[in-house]
Amino acid sequence: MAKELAKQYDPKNVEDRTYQFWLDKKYFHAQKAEGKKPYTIVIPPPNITGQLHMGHALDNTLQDILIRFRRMQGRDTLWLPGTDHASIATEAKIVEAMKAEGLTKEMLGREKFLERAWDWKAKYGGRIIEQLKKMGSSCDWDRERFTLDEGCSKAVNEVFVNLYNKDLIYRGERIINWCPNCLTSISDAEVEYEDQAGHFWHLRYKLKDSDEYLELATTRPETLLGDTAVAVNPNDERYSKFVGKKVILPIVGREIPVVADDYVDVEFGTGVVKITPAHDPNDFEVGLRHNLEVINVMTPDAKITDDYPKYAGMDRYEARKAIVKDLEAEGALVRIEDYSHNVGTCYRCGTTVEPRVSKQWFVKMKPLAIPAIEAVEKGETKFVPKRFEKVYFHWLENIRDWCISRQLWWGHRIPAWYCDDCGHITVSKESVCKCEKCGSEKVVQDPDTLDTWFSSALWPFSTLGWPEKTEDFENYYPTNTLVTGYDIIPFWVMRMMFSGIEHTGKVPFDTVLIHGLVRDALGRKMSKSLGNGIDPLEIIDKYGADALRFTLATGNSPGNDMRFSDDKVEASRNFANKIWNAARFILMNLSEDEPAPHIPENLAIEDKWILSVYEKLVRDVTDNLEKFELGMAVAKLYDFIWDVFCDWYIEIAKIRLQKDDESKDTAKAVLVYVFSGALKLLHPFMPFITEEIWQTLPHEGESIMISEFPVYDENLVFEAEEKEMDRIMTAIRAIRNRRAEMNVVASKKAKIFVETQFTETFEKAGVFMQKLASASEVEVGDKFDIPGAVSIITEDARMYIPLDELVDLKAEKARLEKELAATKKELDFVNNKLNNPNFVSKAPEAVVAKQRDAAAKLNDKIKMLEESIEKMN
RNA sequence: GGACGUUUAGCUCAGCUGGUAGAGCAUUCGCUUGACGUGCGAAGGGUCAGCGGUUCAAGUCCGUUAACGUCCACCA
Repeated sequence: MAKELAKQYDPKNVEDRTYQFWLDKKYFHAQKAEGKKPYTIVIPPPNITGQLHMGHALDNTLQDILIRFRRMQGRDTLWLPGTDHASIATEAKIVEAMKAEGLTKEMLGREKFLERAWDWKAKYGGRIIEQLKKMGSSCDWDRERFTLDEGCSKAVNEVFVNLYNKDLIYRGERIINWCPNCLTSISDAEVEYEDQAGHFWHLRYKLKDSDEYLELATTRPETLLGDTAVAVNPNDERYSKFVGKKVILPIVGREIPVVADDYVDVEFGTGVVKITPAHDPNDFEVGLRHNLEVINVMTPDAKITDDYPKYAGMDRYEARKAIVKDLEAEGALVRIEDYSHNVGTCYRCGTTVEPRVSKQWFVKMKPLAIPAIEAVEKGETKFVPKRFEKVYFHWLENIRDWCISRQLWWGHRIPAWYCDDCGHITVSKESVCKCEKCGSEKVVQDPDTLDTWFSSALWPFSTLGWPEKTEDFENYYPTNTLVTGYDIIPFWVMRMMFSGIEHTGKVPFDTVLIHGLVRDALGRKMSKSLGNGIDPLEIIDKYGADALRFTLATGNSPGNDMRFSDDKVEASRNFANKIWNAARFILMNLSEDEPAPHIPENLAIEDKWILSVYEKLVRDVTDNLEKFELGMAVAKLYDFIWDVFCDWYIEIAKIRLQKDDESKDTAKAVLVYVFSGALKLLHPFMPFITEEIWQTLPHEGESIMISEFPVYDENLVFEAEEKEMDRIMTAIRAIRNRRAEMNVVASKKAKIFVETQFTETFEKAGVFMQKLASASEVEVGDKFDIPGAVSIITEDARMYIPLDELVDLKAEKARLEKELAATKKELDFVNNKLNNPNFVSKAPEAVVAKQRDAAAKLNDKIKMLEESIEKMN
């Protein structure tokens, strides 16, 4: 015996040690080499705020599978890792932590605050990285990046200035989404809409110099303070006479015009709309068209401004109550109706967003969106599955300018300086101390920072050294595959696409592999508030990283959500254990000086069979991986290793392993060859256990992870032997089935007589039947007459087992008759097809031939069954 | 209001380019078979959501309906 393994696989003994071994050997490090085609993935950088959740675990498992596969195929493989500074999320966390100390941002000041932020990054950014390592991720840690590091910041400035010079970035006063809690603007994509129960307040505004009123409804009466018009549809005859007149704004008493605008829907409500340009995006548009005044009535934290002393300082909901009360007192409130409407909330903190007019920086999107759409239309970048291209197109086709400035401190500061003297804006990559226009030194940098996604958008090239023409950039850009969840297409994928095209002239990746969400066992989204999140590290601790990876890679198709449950991981853990024990068995039979994996001479039928099935597995798994069908690949590996290799080949191999002749060496060699090949195929999915076992088995090279991925070889396919083994296995299954039905224990051996036209095959099968079908001995012949025996009939053979004392002849006959009827029915079905002239003439020849073959076999079986029944009479 | 997804065995899900349905778990029966009881052998269980169409042939393609889910959308 060469080496001995423990009875059960213990991941804890293996994982950390193996990972350290890989690190020490620098296998993860990408290195340009002659003749090696690069394969690159940049990691979706996790936020430094949180810790690894199941979504990350899935995302990174998929990436590691692809990376390890390509690395074994001999590609120069780069998986570039890193983290994201996550400006708004991180800043919120830090502010929250400061609150406990009684501190605010302002008390601390910008510089001190940023020191804290960097401390945070050092602490939590590192934690994420450690978690990725626990998963077995083979990232090139020497190239680890951070969105706020020097290189990425340089790229950000470069891009900002370029876009500004091309007029694709501008500063303007627009209505934007404002989060009154985070105290910053957010982009359209960062607003989440949800249905909320609310009310419709029907109000009436009195016409000036008249007794008439215009009735209208609003969901937000407090915004009335900022009303600067009332609008009706120009084609609405009911109101045409009022257009151009004035109404008196209740409470406030301001005179505001009645304007005509297409925006108003005649059918909806009364057909009259109050216009508050400062607090509603549509109203803002209407205001622009009619030159209306924009009156901001709220402070940044959504309280009424001092301009309205009666309500000043009240938050928007308090003010709403007070104003409704006053409206009622004034007789302006007609009625209140229940109403459910869509409310925008901040995707970070959930606070209701307040549309607000404010001066912000924007990226002009239309010119950038067009080439990004075209690139996908032309197939330069493909989505897997393809249906997500629709989501992508839909976003880009309806895109509005991107608000990129944030009133935050943690992030890339906007590289724009304002001149106190002439008001000119100097935009520059370098720090500015003089106005480029008037030369004044009284310049102040914009205090705001950029949207986190602005730097993420550059991630595929900023991390490779762009804008410098570095070797890495030349070598690894464009990258190959981007792996991410569908929820992040509008935030990230889309923005990387147009950024890559605009700044590098190339799409950033050729394939976007989209996966779904990991849900809990009940199908609910895992969330902090529900407390149903499952920590990947706990799962790894309990079942091992390989089991977790296997679970995440299996049993779901790309783009669909999956449910996660311990049951599934347990099944995966069992699979790992199965592999472990197969290895244990093989090792038991090996001697100290076993040769490296090779295909021996003098192959037996079972050797050719397993080699052939294995070879097809190589072909299929490779094909599946190339096509990103990871779930299918892993399912095939599972079936092969468990059901084919372990349950059949190993069992059959035992026959020769117990002998002491050269056939034993053949069996050992084939076991080692096929098993280590299967381990290689499985390695991308279960890296730890495959490495551990591979190291123990005879092998060449120093690690499975840099060994060559098996390549399909047609010469190792043995169709004839596969067919023979099929006949044998079918016969064995039929015998086992029959014995089980009769409750004959396996330990009770009995002779088997086989009548068959495949004499040679079944003569070879004798030893297999002894091992696997409880045969004491097997006799193959033309004709047997064994009275009182059980007969078992397959398409290829009739077998008799003399189990006299156990056989109930009457029942036996009934059983055979039942089987005959079933077989006849099957034959009818096939014959129906064959008798259909349309089928014979129109179906492909191969399909017809298959049916003819089936019919012939069924006829053989029927004949045998009938004979057997006849004999019993 | 649009768009997309899901609907297959008791449960969770596979099923690529159309050729009488598969896995894991669960259930039932049997097993100290010298790798593994985290195991071995065997069994039961499905009109592939409904309807219509294309086709020699449909879980698989087309249309439609329903239920559930997701995303998008300025109806105040």
